[in-house]
Amino acid sequence: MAGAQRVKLTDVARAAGVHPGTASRALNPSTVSRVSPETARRVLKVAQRLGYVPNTLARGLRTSKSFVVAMLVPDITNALFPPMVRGAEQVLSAAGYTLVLTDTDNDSDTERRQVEQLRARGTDGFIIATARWQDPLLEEIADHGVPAVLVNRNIGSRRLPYVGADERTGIQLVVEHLAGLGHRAIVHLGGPSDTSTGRDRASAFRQAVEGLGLPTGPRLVQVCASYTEAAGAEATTRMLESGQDMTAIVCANDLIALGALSVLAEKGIRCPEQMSVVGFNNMAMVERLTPPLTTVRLPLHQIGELSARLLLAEIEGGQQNAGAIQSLLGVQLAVRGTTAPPPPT
Amino acid sequence: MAGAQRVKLTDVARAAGVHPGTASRALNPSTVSRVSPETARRVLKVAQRLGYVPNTLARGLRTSKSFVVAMLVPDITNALFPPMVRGAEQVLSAAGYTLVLTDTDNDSDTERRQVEQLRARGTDGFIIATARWQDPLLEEIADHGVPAVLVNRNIGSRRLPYVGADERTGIQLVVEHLAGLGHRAIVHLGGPSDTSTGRDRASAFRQAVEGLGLPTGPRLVQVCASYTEAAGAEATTRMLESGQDMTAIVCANDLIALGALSVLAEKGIRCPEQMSVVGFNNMAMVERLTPPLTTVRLPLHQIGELSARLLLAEIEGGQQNAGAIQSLLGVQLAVRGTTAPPPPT
DNA sequence: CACCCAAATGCGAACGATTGCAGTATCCTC
DNA sequence: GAGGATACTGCAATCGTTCGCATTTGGGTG
Repeated sequence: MAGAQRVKLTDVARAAGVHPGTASRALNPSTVSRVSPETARRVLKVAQRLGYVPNTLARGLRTSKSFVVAMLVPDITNALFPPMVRGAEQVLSAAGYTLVLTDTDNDSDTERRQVEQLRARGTDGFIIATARWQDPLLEEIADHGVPAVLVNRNIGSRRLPYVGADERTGIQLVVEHLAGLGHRAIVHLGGPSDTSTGRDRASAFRQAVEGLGLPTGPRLVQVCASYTEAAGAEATTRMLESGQDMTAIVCANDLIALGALSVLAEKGIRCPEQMSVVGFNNMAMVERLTPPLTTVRLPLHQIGELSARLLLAEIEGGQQNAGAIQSLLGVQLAVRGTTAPPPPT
Repeated sequence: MAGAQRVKLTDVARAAGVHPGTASRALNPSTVSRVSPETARRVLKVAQRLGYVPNTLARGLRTSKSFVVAMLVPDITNALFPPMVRGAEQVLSAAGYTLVLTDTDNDSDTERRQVEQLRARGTDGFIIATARWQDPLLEEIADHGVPAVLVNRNIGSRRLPYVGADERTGIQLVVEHLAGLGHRAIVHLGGPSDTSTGRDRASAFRQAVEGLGLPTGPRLVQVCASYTEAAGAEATTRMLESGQDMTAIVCANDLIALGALSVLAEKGIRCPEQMSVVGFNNMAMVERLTPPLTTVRLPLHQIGELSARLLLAEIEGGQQNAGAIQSLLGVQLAVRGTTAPPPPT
């Protein structure tokens, strides 16, 4: 068993010659004013000396607050998430909260079970990076008024606060960059349509293309089944075989771009001379590829931080998510080696 | 507040017409034998119907078990850790445990504070990836008999169970590979000497070089201040300026290798034609660099899994860490593009 | 039929903190 | 000096479970 026997509140109280209730008040910053300064000092000193650490379980049981926040990610192995996790953790731990990480393995049953478990544990709130466009679990959470903030992916109903990147502008920047290089036949490998990011990026892409007066058509977008290299490769093959005219590929994320690059390499199509490719997310290491990947940099750390801050406000302020704030942080285009003017015709 | 009012044990008991104590026994697999099958069935059914979820806090308070395991990592952003975290999480969540992730930001004060917090929360055990060679915090943990397993990095005193990779063999394989290509002047960029991995790899390197009868000398190893690209670059510069004769660099990890590669590129030394470079860890994406990095593949996921299993055994079996098992998992050499025969003299 | 044993269940005290309420000093004011 | 306001502190209930112990019930045995 952990730690022989820990010193508890009654021990401190006895040693300080006061009632446990008084000791509790003395130790609690928000109630210390209800106890004489002299007593407070004495209790504090004794507590220090005995190395008293309050039992969070007992406290939580009484106050129905656990100072635990859970973060749900589909796959922590995906380089997109660690920076967000880190950002959130820093804010939370500074505020005295503990972060529970849950890897749902992209499986909604697992996810539901985990959330159940966590709620039983009295988790104070959730940061959710696994949202699907329509997600019954999240609707329940919204119904129950459980404090929760979405990151990275949003839900269709917009019923929960959301922190993400300004994706539309990101895509806009990408398309403008390509158009500026002289490209006119630009296509898009879209993310899964059950994710907000997949939908938003595809819609932003269409809008940007139209806005710039570039040629459009039904085959301009191929949707990938998932945000993976394999799905990207598969979609690239489909796109090439469709006969669609193109000199530049805008990918919904970096992994898809990697898939595209490998198919191009296989078919002997040189990048960027014959075909430009752009990613999204600026995953770790993509700047060290040959050629380095042109992509869109997302403020992942900041997204994590902000989501944690919003969640804390919701938990502590107690205001319901009536206002369901949607916040979009700015992105940057990182122009590197996979984009160049189109080949002369 | 979360979830209007949850249904509790007394509600179930009342609805089933039994005493809360009986209901508790009926719901608990290990005590269900102490209740009549008929009652058990009825209680179970009612619980199901009402959607009863036991309050883990209250249970934990009574049983002094929380079903929480914490994992300490120095920096979740480092691609080395997510696979371990994932492996551990899968095992733990299958066993009904929740994983708390703590990013210590490589700071031992933060670490101590976090561990304090977690212990107050009744955390059942720790998986620790942040060990330093001498680490007072870990000695305390060992003293108190808190269930804990070290991963990735070990401590000098060997007082806690450890799960890691067979690093010595890894280094041995690397040196043999290089020697097989014809290299004789092989040097090492070592990891920080306050980490077990830094020490082990350096010592294994010396042993391998001597074992193969290659030339040795005092300047054969340059120690890096940290496992970062910057420190690797710095050590590479030192090594080059020392005038040490060399045709191959064995790096203590991939990040250090990246640093070495960038310095070589800067100085116009071509890799692998003029200088071979080997990394360690097989970080994500290093196989896509140009040239792809030769490195040692660690079974990270397995390490995470095994550490979780050992920890669970310790928690549930209750056997003290007297035996402090040290387990080393096999590694593989991944020969890729950064190693080649030495230039002809 | 008396007796006893075992199985099943009820009872209530923990676990370690927080908190509304009540009680007791202390001090001020007229 | 009496009355009352005020500042501290003690008391005990409470959070939702678990578990040792007492009690009841039913059935088997001599």
